[in-house]
Amino acid sequence: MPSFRAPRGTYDILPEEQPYWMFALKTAAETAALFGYGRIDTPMFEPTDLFERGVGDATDIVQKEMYTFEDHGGDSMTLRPEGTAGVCRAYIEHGLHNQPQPVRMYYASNFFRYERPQAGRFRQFAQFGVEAIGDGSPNVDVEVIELGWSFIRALGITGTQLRINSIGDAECRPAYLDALRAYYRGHIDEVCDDDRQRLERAPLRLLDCKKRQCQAIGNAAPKSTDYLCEDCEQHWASVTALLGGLKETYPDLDYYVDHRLVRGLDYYTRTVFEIEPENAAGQSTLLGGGRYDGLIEEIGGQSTPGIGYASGLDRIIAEIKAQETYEVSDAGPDAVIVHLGEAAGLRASALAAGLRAEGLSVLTAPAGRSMRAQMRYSNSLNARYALIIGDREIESGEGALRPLQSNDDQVGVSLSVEALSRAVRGD
RNA sequence: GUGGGCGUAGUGUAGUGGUUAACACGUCAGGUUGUGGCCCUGAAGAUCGAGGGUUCGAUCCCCUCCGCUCACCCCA
Repeated sequence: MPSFRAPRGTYDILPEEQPYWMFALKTAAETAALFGYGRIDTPMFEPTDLFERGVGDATDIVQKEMYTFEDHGGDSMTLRPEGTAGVCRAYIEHGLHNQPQPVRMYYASNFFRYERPQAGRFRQFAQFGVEAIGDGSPNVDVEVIELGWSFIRALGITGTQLRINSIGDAECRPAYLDALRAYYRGHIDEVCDDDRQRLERAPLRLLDCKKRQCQAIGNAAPKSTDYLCEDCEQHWASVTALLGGLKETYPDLDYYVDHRLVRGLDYYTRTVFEIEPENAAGQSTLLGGGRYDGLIEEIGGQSTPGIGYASGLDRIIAEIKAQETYEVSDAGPDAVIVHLGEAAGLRASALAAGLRAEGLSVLTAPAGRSMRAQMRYSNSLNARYALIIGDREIESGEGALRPLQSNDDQVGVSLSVEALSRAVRGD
């Protein structure tokens, strides 16, 4: 066994895997652009307080999952566990409230959480997320959901389901939490130990407990949507109405109101949603998000509404592979130059440089190997042509250009960049 | 943090309480004179995850640790 391995929960993305990532990233950027979202990059680490206040002290993320360290100046820093807090910090710091609202931004990068890895979960993971900050209207909620849905579709992934809920805001949530606690106290003997612990601290969490005995209790629990205040109620009604309008474009967009959908971050208000494969189990959420109207104020800005989502690229790529929505090209270089002897080696190197400068993908076969070995090498790279140069070709000035993808005969081509470029291009 | 499964060449696997641990793919080299794909031959490549124990002797049995993996918690 090698003495060093990638740290637990991390992995290498080897060259052969990269096409999937490039496809996902390209699709993300294109979809974002379609909706007018501009890319933002924020630091990989931020002051620890930003996450403690933004994400919430009581969340699992803050309590046990952060990569926190003290830097040499004695400040506590944390590798970002999610993207929204950093983007909101940037929004405040750069006075983006002076731009036309809402400000639409997206990011695609790595995040870090110290958790036990399992299928679809890593310590370093990648997310493509979007944030629309500065407009509290339900139209933006639906815009963000549509963006998420169309991203998934643009990747070719089908068979997904949108689940959505409203968890109210600072005004109406306290009453709902009271009702929830009261309800669960009445069933305290029927729920699991974990849930008893959570009752006072994080009552919302009880709802999504997956243990069987808790499921039935959760199903009959008070619904947050029954406790919404006037404003939240109106907002929620508009969101569902607007969602219905998306069906013209996406006939399979059947949103499902899940009263037990809550989310693990404290900053969410009103709309929360998730997209996951229909027949999914375990860590399969492809995309999740919601509104966070109190977050900016919480971290020191003016009261500003916002909404966004994050999609897990590691999971999305796994789904792309599972559904085989993307075929990786096996195309090799345009040509490999097979060269025998020192003079030919010099010529090969110079010609390869010239052809690359012309935009052709050309490499030289490993020096010092037999011709047969170099031909095998060219073939194994799936090159279109082998260009053979030995003493005879140096002397005659004509190299042998041999097609490797067909049984056509090789042809003599003058050893000049112009002639070779033309021949390889097929003109 | 808790529980289950698994740890043999780069990868995927086989195997046995006892001399040189096997096969496939991959890599490299050959199959006469400068030409790939198929085929054939050969070579390199594994302290059988680590440490301890049982035994005359362990890769194989036992214990501990480490790692991978799946699940729980939670989330992307």
